Amino acid sequence: MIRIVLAEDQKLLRGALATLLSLEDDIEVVGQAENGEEVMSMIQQYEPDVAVLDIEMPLKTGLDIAELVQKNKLAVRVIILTTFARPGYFQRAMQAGVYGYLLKDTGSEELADAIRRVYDGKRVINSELSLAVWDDPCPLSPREREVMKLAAQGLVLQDIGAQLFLSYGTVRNYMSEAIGKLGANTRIEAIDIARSKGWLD
Amino acid sequence: MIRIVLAEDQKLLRGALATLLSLEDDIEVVGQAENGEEVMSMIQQYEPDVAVLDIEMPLKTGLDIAELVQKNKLAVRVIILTTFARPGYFQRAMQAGVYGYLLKDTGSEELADAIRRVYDGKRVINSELSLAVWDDPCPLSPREREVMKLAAQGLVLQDIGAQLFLSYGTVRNYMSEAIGKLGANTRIEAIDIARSKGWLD
DNA sequence: CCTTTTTTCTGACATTTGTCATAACCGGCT
DNA sequence: AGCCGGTTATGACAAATGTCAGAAAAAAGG
Repeated sequence: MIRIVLAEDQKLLRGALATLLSLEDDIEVVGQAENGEEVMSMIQQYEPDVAVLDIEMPLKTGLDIAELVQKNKLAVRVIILTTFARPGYFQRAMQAGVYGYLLKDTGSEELADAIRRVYDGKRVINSELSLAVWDDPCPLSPREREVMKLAAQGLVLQDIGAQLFLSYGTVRNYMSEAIGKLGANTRIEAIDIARSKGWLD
Repeated sequence: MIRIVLAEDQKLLRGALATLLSLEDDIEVVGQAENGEEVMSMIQQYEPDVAVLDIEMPLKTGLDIAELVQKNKLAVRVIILTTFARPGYFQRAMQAGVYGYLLKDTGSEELADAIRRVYDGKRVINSELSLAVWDDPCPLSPREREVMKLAAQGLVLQDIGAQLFLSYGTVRNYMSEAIGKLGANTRIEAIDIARSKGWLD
């Protein structure tokens, strides 16, 4: 019997998945969580074989959890289940040593299969991602990313500088560089591009 | 037997819902669609009693479908099922005469109940929305909204003017007005606010 | 018919943004 | 030791943005 926990903030999907997976006769859903902290304590308490995690959840994201699991050397194997095929997410997940990365656009039978394969120690990666996405690293330097992140929240250059303890001119340069590197014409376009690639998280 | 069609672009949720709803012995899922156009032709072909529609789908949104159903006086009753509690979405749905508006954060048993109630001619509206949201209309004039929409795509004022056949100065004024009305300090903040309320769709 | 709102526009102004050149400092890599 | 990339910074300049005042025509509502 494969013991799993499920973390997904939308009740409808969470409930539906739990019901469907429970129907598989080699899978047992030992816990369902609606946010990151809840699933973390379930993992510690129940010590499941596999954890299926959504990325975008309150309190802690699925990626945060994957990194915590890695850092604390917990035995559970992580499968990330997300809507978004964002390179940045995918790479962070790989670095956190997850065993599976699936999109919500896969069928539930595939998900059950993936759980079995991961339980057997294999890795299951969405095929489009593993190919297309590897060579699409974020072109921004760490500082440039920080500036973009704050800009994405609507801050003006002055305030960004104040928050990062940088001079106005420096921030202006980073912004300009970032816009150039992303091939955008305006700040807003640059933010859209970076967001869609998952480079602002 | 209540005959329904389901439209939802994420295969996982779509499949899971279809399976769960089929287990109810008074509900029959006669069609599943992954985009707006597909569900439209299913409605015309199968003439189901109820249509459960996601909003954000390719080709046509659930709101587009609801409006088409209303315009063509089709007999099907529409339930909108969405992630987002956005006032703008909700109001558009109400104007299109939908029978149900539910969030994906409800349980599947509630969904099944909602389908039964709607089949009986009752309306089922998410309670938080029906109260809180009524008095939160978009403060922007139609023109201001159009300007914001284009700005949200990263266009500069010049280009926005060119697209809408407005002078540069006029666009600048609309932008300024919009930022003011939304209580923002920058264009980016204004876009964020408007997006989160569903006023840019 | 009168009033109000919306749409449209102009001009003026201060500020912000984006680009570019230039330069110093640091850490790694070869 | 020398080079490269990231970080930090300045100054200068053009362009874009945001604000304000004022004004006229059209549409909507009473």
